[in-house]
Amino acid sequence: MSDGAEDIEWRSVCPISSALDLLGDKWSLLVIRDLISHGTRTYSEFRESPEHIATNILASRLKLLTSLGLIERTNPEGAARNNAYRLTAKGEALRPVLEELARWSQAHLKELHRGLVDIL
Amino acid sequence: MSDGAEDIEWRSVCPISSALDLLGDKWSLLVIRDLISHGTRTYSEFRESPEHIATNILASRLKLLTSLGLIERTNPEGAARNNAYRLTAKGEALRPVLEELARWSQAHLKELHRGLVDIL
DNA sequence: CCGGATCCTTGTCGATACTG
DNA sequence: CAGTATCGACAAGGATCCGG
Repeated sequence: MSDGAEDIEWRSVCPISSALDLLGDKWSLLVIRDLISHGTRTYSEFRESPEHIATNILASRLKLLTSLGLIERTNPEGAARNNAYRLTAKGEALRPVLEELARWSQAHLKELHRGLVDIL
Repeated sequence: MSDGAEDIEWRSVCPISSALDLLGDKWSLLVIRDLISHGTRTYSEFRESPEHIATNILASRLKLLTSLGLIERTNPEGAARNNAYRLTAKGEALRPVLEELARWSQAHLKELHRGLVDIL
């Protein structure tokens, strides 16, 4: 229960720590990534991503990211069925973070993880 | 047991997902942050950071980051007492990621988290 | 004292089954 | 197809203990 933005507990006033209070888990940024590379994405399209997120986690993250104002539904008034999500400006602004993260992986993770692929 | 780099499970070949497989938690990047802003840091100095990491989590992260080659002890052969940690080149390379993350927080998190402070 | 290790409780993750 | 409900496994967090 409670996947809203209201009851976030900030560990400190540090911007990095605060960003991690919101996005410091293994899934939130992958949802953002999918929206950056595809523009929009429906519930089942998220599930088809190669990391195979569990349905409860996906629902929980979509709810949280929506309440944070990072993503929104393309048709807010419409039915749930086939209703896609997309990034808001605030969510889109995370693009440089993901780009730097991908750049770092490609520069320093190849030896640890053979098969790592090039993107962006 | 097992805070080593050997048994990491990669969810996919995506660089972003792979980076999050290593660093996608609430604490690892804060350890990196402390080393970026202070150069070196001892065990108890890490504990004095405002987020107050628990000792078992700190020890576990230091072990993992060391085995990943992101950090190292300043005096590898010396005693544990007052032996500090510092970043390797691979860890230092994460600086742009943290900078972008801080930039994003300062641009988009002020309304959610009053008291957020400016750094970097 | 300092750098951890251990114990124990609580919370979150994640797989799967299920519902509107 | 878009989510919820349930339950077991595991990680986080706090307290305390131990070795040098």
